[in-house]
Amino acid sequence: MSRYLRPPNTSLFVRNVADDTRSEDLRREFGRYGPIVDVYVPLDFYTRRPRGFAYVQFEDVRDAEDALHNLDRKWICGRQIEIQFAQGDRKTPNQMKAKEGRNVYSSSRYDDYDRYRRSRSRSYERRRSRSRSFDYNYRRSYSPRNRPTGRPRRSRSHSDNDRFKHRNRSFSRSKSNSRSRSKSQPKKEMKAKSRSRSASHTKTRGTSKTDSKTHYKSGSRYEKESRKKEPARSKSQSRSQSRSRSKSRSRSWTSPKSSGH
DNA sequence: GTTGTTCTAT
Repeated sequence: MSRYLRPPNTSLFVRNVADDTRSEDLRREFGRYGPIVDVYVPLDFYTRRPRGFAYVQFEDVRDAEDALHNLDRKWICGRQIEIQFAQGDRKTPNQMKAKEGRNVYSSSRYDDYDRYRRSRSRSYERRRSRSRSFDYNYRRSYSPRNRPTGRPRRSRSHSDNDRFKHRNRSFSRSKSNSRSRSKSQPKKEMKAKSRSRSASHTKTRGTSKTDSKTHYKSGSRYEKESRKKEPARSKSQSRSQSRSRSKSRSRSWTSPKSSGH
């Protein structure tokens, strides 16, 4: 029920967009009528070329209206754009798949597309400031077909030097690790401490943060209670404790010397 | 841990 309550449609569907119209152009043009949340120019999934339309999402529906009335049938980049309110939500890949039919995906060279997509899905975000406007210029010339299967280009002259460095580092780390492990064994003490702390730690779960941001996909999928508790913390705590311990100990080592003098 | 194939036109 409440799921079908949609936020007012602040997205404009812009048709007949020239191929060389970029999202910045649209943003500039539409931004004159109000703050823009997002500009998205769907590309052909395989050729990565513009498909001839775009979406501009405003913060305020009135701005969207304004822009629609003012920019409709305007000429941008040599073409007369046509604007209307966006009708539906964006389709998920699955929806597109169902719509297009599977034959596209089983087509010869797109065979490993699925693998590529899966491996890709992590590298999108991590924009420094993803405040409002996503800027997906992240890959200027991006062509999924040219990508080697599976592995992205990380084969940057795997010289022996590199390998040696890596090996060396790993070695040194393992060394230090073994050393630190042989010394720190504060098990009982730590455990008791952590437990007492966890007891005092009230669970902040009922914080219903009602942001003005439209969350129209309720996170029922992510309702899984992540039961993170002692292990992670105890680990980190143990590490920090061990470090501080070693420090204090080292001080206590040097202490008699300096004090005695 | 919050999407980047949205409704086109050849």
